[in-house]
Amino acid sequence: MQYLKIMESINEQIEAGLLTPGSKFPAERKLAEAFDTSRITLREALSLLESDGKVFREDRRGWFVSPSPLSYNPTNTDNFKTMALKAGREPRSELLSSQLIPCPRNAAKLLGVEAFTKVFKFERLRFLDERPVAVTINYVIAEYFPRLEEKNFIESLTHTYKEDYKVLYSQTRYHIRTSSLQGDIAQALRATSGSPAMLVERVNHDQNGRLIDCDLEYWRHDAINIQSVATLTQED
Amino acid sequence: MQYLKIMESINEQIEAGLLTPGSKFPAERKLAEAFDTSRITLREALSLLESDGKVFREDRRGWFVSPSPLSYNPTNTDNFKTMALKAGREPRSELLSSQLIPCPRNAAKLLGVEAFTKVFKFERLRFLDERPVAVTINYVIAEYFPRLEEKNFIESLTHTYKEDYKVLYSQTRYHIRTSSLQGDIAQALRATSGSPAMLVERVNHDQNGRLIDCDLEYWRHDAINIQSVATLTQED
DNA sequence: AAGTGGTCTAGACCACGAC
DNA sequence: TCGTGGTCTAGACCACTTC
Repeated sequence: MQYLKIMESINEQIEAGLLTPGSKFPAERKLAEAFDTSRITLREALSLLESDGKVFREDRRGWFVSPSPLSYNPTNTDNFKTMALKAGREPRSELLSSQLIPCPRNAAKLLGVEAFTKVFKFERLRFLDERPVAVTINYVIAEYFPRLEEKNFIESLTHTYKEDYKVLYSQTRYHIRTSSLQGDIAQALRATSGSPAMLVERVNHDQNGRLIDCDLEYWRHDAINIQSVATLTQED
Repeated sequence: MQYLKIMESINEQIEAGLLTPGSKFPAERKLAEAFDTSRITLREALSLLESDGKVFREDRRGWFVSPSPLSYNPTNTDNFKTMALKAGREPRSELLSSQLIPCPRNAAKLLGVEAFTKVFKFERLRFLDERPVAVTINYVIAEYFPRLEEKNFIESLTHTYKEDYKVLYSQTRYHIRTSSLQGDIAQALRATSGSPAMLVERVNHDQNGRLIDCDLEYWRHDAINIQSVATLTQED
């Protein structure tokens, strides 16, 4: 169980502040030598620290110290930018794709619509302090938002809803589970295929109770933590 | 990238229902031979399926197909037993430890009390269909619940609160993040040290707004998914 | 007692990122 | 182009589970 000692040793250095968040580790071969072990054992140690959210990897780029996670409150309408700014982080978003398409099966299931319904699908890549942390995919029921494709919603969809359509989110059904990053999503996040992820699915209703959109958010699992306050319902 | 093909192949078999939830895989050496690969590569494939929550491991016992996760709603007061029964699962709980102690630092921080305050700490192991899925650690402010140690709260603390003390949960502050299993907790869950986990922290208030307890729940990450509905607060 | 998973070694080649 | 991480091989020993 060398790898446990290596883990602890690296962990101590992180917690002592010797390794700053976001900084890169030395090459695997050098670290392995420093700990007098094989590369495989070293990678085992780093992988466990990755599971724990203490370090992360960028595909073929190396290992880095994880910055502190962003607190995410699924029960408020703060958009990504607002959330990040409140936490003193630097947000940025990129539009990856945007199309008007017949609703794919998985989204149709969430939206409770038939498979032919037209939806806007758009994917955005979210950065925190220039680190890519999430890919968000939105499906918006097209008939409720004419000409949505002409708007500038890259930063905030909620803002466009409110200003241009007088629509406010009022209720959301959310669903959070662990998952893993694959294919294009992994690539966009500069992650290795199979990296652990947090998947947040939301289905949103407007102020009239109408179901208007849903979104799938794939987060690097160390970049987010869910935090909220709930008033409890007593059931008997 | 053999391991991707192996992953897909195993995945297909799971989704086709050829491998039933909870069933054990053949020995690693046999699987490796079947896929004409080395044990290390096979383990790589299984580890990624583990990250994704499709399979799980019991320490030195082998690999198993993950049963479907339990939906966990942090905004209702359903206890573990009720939650499980509603989902058609078979719950069981074991008391691991129970003591009256001065509040340890981490709990004191959550409870907002001084370090000397007396608390009941108790740890329970939760099973679903005889699979150990979570270790829950509760810290209860002792002065509010005299003789709590004499009660039978193994199944449900909420029930004891209500029946014996006329106390109801009314508000909870929750915090969910990925983590990893270590030491005793890993052992209790029959998991390897470093296995991925979901950590749910809750701080609970009673009907008078009084902070009464907190709990830390370490879940095998494939055994749980968070699901809830929220009425949104508009902030401007 | 046999078989299994956990851990580890000492290499290797390739494709990609960084320069 | 050079070094790096991603991937893979072909073993080995031990402690533990299972029979």
